[in-house]
Amino acid sequence: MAFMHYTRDNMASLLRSHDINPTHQRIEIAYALFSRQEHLSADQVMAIVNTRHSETSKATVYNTLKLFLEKGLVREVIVDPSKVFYDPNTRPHHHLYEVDSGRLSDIDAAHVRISGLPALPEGMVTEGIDLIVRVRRAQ
Amino acid sequence: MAFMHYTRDNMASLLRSHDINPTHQRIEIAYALFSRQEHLSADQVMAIVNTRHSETSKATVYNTLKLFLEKGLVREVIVDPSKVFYDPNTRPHHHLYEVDSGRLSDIDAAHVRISGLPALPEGMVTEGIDLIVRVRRAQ
DNA sequence: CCTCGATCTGGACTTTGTCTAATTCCCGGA
DNA sequence: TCCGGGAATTAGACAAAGTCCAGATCGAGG
Ligand SMILES: [Mn+2]
Ligand SMILES: [Mn+2]
Ligand SMILES: [Zn+2]
Ligand SMILES: [Zn+2]
Repeated sequence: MAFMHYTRDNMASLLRSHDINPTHQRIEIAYALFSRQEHLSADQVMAIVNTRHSETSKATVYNTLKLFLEKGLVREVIVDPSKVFYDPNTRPHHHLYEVDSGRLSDIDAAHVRISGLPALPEGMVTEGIDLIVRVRRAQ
Repeated sequence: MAFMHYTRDNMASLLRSHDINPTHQRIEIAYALFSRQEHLSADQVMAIVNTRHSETSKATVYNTLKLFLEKGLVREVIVDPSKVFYDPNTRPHHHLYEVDSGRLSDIDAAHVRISGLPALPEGMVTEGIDLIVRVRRAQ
């Protein structure tokens, strides 16, 4: 389910389509992520959602992001040792990480080919392959 | 500089060869990492170094690991959102991460080929490419 | 043995994330 | 419209990883 425009109304549909009961807080959090299409930390989500006046507690932000993750609505990006980023883009893709600024951007997986990986240990199954290109300003 | 056997004596040489003044604490921390050839968190390093009797403070463990990192003696592996792992293997390699157990093992980069990555943004230079294969027990 | 810069240390502090018990919300039925 | 009750939210205490600092200690070289 992808939208031209992200509205709070179609956030409700999006949540329902992922088997998530749409509440005010969940709609606001989903809207923060999907309308921006950016990688956001829990803190950033909380700041965005509570700009006008405080509406959503820290516990709810964390609980909701975890729920979204379990339901496959967002994915986690682990690239900064101090915080997790949440990613509204769940299509197969990789990441470019600018170490100095902390900026994180997507690399479409369509053209990237990874070959020569060894066979997995017996009884193990791949959950995902994360490729992170760490870059910094030259010199 | 690679050794057949890891002794505290050749840890001192190793440190000097990386422009690090070898002290008791630094030798113990290097020995913990290199004699095991495992990926260890700061907590694990501290526990190993302080088994017999408390010898090294938390501040020194963190400072020393950061120093080793800056001097290129070890590398960081960011794979678990709650802690950083330090890796005595600085040759090009990737990682296999067992999500359930937290076990982390090396994948030699020699046979792995990654192609089709887009050009870097202007004025940026690659610091490294991290490839993490996340696996879990089937079913 | 001294000296003195380098190193180490305890402990306070910060940040990220978790947990819990109490409250609030809200949907469906009467 | 009015409940009842399960689902969701909340404040705030708590935990764990990591940082920081001022004072104590170390040890190489003279
Ligand atoms: Mn966060
Ligand atoms: Mn650690
Ligand atoms: Zn992404
Ligand atoms: Zn490794």
